[in-house]
Amino acid sequence: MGEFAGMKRADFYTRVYQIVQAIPRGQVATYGQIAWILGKPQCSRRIGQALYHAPHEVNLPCHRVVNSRGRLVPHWAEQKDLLLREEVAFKNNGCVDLKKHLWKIF
DNA sequence: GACGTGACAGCGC
DNA sequence: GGCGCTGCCACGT
Repeated sequence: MGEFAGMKRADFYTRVYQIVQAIPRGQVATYGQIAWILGKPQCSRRIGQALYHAPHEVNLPCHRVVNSRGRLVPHWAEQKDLLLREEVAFKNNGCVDLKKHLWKIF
């Protein structure tokens, strides 16, 4: 079974999903933020992989996850519509306005 | 098991 | 975070 840092892959994925579920409507979180909450700030790239493999049943608000510069997921045009529906503001370059919508956990 | 890949971050400019 | 480069680390081949 694949493991890293003592955490099984399935557990890692589950924890990622739980955190994403907690992102409030109208706000966005970065991959680095989620990785930091998990106690593994170096594993931001694993977050994207976990979301990519997320089962449809869990119904995650994964459109609220963006990269550190506010960029959206490549090849997923629908993401912007979902965010616009939550009144999330975008900049001229197509990036989310993190100043207004970044999830403030503390 | 080496090698390329990727829904990334941080740092420098 | 505007852009480019390097470091990361699990995955599939």
